[in-house]
Amino acid sequence: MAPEAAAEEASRLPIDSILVGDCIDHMNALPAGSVDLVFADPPYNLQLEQGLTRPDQSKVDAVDDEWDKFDSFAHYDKFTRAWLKAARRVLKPDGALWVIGSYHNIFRVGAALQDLDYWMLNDVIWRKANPMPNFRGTRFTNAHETLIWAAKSQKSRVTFNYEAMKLANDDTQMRSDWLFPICTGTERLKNDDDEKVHPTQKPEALLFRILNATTKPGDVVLDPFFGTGTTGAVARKLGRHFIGIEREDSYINAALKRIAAIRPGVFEALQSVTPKRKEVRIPFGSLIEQGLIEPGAQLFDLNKRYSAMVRADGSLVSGSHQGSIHKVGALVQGAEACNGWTFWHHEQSGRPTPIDNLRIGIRAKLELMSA
Amino acid sequence: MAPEAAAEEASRLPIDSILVGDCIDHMNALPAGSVDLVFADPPYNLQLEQGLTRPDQSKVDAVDDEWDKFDSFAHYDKFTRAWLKAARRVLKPDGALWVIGSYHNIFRVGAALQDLDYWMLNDVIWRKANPMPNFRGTRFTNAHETLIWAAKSQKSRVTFNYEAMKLANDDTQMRSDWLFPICTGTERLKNDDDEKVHPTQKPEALLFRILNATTKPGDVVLDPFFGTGTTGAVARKLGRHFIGIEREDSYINAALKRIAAIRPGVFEALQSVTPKRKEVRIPFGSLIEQGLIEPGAQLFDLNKRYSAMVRADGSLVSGSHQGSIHKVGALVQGAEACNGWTFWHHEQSGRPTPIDNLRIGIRAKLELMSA
DNA sequence: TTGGCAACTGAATCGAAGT
DNA sequence: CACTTCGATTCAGTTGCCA
Repeated sequence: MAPEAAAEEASRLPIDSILVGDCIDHMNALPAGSVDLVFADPPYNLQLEQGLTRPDQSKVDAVDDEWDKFDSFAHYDKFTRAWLKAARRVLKPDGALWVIGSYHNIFRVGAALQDLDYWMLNDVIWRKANPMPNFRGTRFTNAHETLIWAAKSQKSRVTFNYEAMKLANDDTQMRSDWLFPICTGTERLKNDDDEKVHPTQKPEALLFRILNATTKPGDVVLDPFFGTGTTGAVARKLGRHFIGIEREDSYINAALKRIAAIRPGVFEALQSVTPKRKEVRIPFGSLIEQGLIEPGAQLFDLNKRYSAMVRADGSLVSGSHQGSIHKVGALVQGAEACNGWTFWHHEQSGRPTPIDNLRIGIRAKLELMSA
Repeated sequence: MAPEAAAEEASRLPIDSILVGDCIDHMNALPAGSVDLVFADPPYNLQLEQGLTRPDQSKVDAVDDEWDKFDSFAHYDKFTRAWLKAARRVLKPDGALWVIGSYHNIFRVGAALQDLDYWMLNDVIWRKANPMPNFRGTRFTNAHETLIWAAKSQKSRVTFNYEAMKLANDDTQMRSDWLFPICTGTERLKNDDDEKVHPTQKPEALLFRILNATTKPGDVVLDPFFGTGTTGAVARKLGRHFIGIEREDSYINAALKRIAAIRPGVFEALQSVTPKRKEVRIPFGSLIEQGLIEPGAQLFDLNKRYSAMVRADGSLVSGSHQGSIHKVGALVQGAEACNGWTFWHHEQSGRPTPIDNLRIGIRAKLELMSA
């Protein structure tokens, strides 16, 4: 999309604000295909029948809010499918959605997602460093919650900042199980009576990872169950836009105050690690143009089982096979595909060296020149 | 159930054997309410559309067996509900079920469970120490699988060896996230051509924890998707009985060979830590009868905020309150309930000591006498 | 200021047996 | 079935008070 078109579209959206009322109504009033990401923390439908006391006889302050009450699974399913459908309409074609839940509701949400033609990408486990124990000793400590990351459709090419996640995880791929503490301490919003404003406020670290992993700076993130605005707060810190929808005044007031106090992130600090596929494309032919490889040079694989000759136009020849470095690499092996850059080697300082090293050298030079 | 009745019932069951054929048919032929636990590792309905290749172009040996193919979610749901329903009929009233799955199928299985009036107890995450990386770099490494532990009904009083789990976890409650390596090495069954016999063989450690946590020695465990018999192998090691159902001859042959090679566990080694609630009941009055506490003695709480006098009949008096140690403990605190054994203390060697220590001493003596 | 201790808290489908 | 009685059961972390 051209920058002007993007700016115009954003102007039609209630960017960086909270819509007051029912999330389904509000989503249906937004323009279709206008949002990059949805993050949703819907009611979990906990079916708590009696109070719970700790071993010292004190009472557990449970979630007993009206918004978490549903008559039956059928009612909960109906509600779930309605908001998921509305969210899907608002999403851009390459948009994606995150939902969080517990075993009470997440299986129903997941099945509904699939039925509505969302395409599941991962389920992710939030492992709680400090969960509430099981006081009665009757089950395993409920020490995690489940998130689902799903694309709008199977065809969606969603944003995934793979390199940034890998970097954040000590240079190994980010896994599907994440460890975070629950939201406590100064981060937990309290009212004037020192009571928690929201019973289930999520930690910012969780949203931080989600937005860092699956949005770009400037993206629009919609949260239909905004609560006290963790999504909005993190979006602002990370230079993303948010749209919040919330019914309860007490939550909205807390969220507005919270978000207003945040200094938005500095643009330079928000750039992700450059994904490899966004790096400048260096065609094999340019290596010849620049005299790094001479026409007629012999290339071979690491084990010297196969060899090929370089032609002036950047093509390779090996026996009866000819074509690009990738195609000929595949043909000589009888493989379906081949990365010619890492497969083919040339002699350099007496050692077989992948031709990709030449490409890496050119990229480094280009960066120096543009800096 | 009386031992003879249990023995007779077991004789009607195809104990410690593998039934060949469709699991739904076989389950429907078993007597209703006859099985203590079901463990199920159903087809995951993986939606792999094309072969997956590693960066070096080698092919990933993925699950592409016929038994994992379903035309649509509707077909998969129908199949799921059918076997879950059949399993529920076979379960004893206090029986429970475990299912394992991935994000492809577990949400459908979980929703079906709830619709069929199973009662969910925990979802448990198997975190894989060594998962397969995401070769394409397009998602988070899929590093876990999800298990659901559910009772036959909300009323079921299922087996949970809380103390054994706590012991196994360095004396803190076992959490809902479990870390195990995937099944590799000598544990992984290979055929004569050194190919893996089953594409998704589960590690024995996983079943070990499940059976240790939620069955008693002698219990009958049914596995409707027996595969190469991990459930049977572990059941035999732990002195539990198994019933396996499987269609594929190659799996059955491997399972039979595997299980035959196992020496069943020794009975003494299989006993779990004794849960406190199964210990001999010692009434408070017996402490007075045995002269460990004299009538007229003063008891007090740890902080000496409350005190009470012991009467000869085993009742306590504190101001206008009188009754059992539990009742008076609750009344003086204004609490709804109180464990008098740990609340009330007496002076012993100049220190406030809970009266529960006296009970512990009596229990120890009784054990010595009966040994 | 710091250290030690007591008090408090978090999305929880949280008991079993007898009358 | 409802109701009563007996009595079993908590982890990691934060806050606040007091020495």
